[in-house]
Amino acid sequence: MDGNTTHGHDPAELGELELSMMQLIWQHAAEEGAISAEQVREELGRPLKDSTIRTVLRRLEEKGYLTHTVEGRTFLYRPSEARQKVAGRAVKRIIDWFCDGSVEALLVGMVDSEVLDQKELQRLADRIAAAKKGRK
Amino acid sequence: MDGNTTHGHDPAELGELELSMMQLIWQHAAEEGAISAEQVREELGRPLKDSTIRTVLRRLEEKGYLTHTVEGRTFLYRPSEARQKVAGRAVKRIIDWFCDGSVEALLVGMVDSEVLDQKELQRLADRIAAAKKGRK
DNA sequence: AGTTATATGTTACTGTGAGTAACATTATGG
DNA sequence: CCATAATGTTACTCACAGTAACATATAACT
Repeated sequence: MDGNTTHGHDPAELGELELSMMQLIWQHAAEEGAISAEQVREELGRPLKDSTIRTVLRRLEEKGYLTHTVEGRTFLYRPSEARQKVAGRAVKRIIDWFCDGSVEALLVGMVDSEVLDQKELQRLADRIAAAKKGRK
Repeated sequence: MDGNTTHGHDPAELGELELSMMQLIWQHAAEEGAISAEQVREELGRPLKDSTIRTVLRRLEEKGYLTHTVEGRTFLYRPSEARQKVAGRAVKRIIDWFCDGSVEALLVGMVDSEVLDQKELQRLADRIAAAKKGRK
């Protein structure tokens, strides 16, 4: 093997709670910006101690998913990257591992596994073209 | 949207070794069909004991990734599902987690994270359309 | 100034899963 | 009936995510 215990960061490396928190933070970032540990705890809607929340936040920061700034005494967290960007890399990994690097093969697989149906795929193709024009 | 925790197995649940073995088995399946534990060990090219290989194979079968048949005294393993199919589900999960269920958002993210560039995306759109016709 | 409320800092226990493998058992071919 | 080649059983270890207690610092209130 390689002696590489410290990967860069990869979405698959997130546990359930970490993921929930990231989703919350991404959402919050889109609407109101940075978020404090207390806010995370409240919005999470799970009976967790604040030390738990803060531990997870710290770990997420160590993993590179979050950054924080200090406001008064309070840490305000925000995502390091847009979630779609993270998603993109995650999917790339999957494509490399399961589809020999072919995006096309992936889409075929998505149809096969009924993640995507033919009609949707068709519409998607159109919208991709449209989006491409729009973002050009 | 999806409702509940339908099933037990998810690609993210695979470790490094498990993944390597699955890749090998998928490849082998495409070329020559089922594979024995010994063959896996040889082809893996890693200094692992056969008991290790067999333990992992068993676990992969428990997780639903493999099935085996018996040939004489020998277990012959083969994938339960095509790898693209597994990949499709894996990607669905990512889309749900990171992109609010939107495949389109995912593709945008892939462009943002430079997994896919605009030109490739364009060609992809065309090929999807073509593939769709072909598979209809 | 002293106390309180509110932050963060530090440390750690626990369970699970993956990697790894030794040792036991069974059946087969000579 | 023995050696060989399979599988079956069991288990140790490590890393990591979930969880949290306890310690410390500091702004704020009286």
